[in-house]
Amino acid sequence: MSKNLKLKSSRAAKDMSQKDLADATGVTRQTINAIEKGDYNPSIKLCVSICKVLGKTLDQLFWEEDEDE
Amino acid sequence: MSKNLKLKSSRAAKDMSQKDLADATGVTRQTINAIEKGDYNPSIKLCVSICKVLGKTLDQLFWEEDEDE
DNA sequence: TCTTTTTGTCAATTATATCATACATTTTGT
DNA sequence: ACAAAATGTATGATATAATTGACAAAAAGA
Repeated sequence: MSKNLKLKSSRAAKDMSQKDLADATGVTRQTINAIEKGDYNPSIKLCVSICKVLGKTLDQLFWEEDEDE
Repeated sequence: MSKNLKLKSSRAAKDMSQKDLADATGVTRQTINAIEKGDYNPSIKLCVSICKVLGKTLDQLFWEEDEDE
């Protein structure tokens, strides 16, 4: 998987640390870190939760036009 | 969790069975069934895969305005 | 009506997302 | 320079997504 820079920058735009976002979404800091890094394939529920905290939609943060998988 | 009727109807609109969609996305029929029924909290990767097969976006199929979790 | 397909569901197993704890490095603030 | 915060990683444990196999009921086609 590839890094999620859209997530990283959206979080930065809200001036939130990984821990802030983790607390706001009810997961651990390591989970947010792994998602940004591209190590995890998060659940849709967590993605929606992250989107709502950051004021973005799923398409804005988690849609990748050129995916191979 | 609640049923995903948007997924169910989008699949029907493409005249695909649960098995058809399962084959197209590389998972089993039971997995598609569980997602439509709301038993599973699928991964974002699988959601994207489903969206691409059905010609929809994440927001169209997996965004729920009123979520409690 | 009969046959086939589709759906719903169950149990056991496997794969993996996430947690909890911990530590090193980098960045930020003073 | 120093202290504090933030990030990057690593490990073992746990929860659950997903698999495989199977069977019954419902829907669709002949």
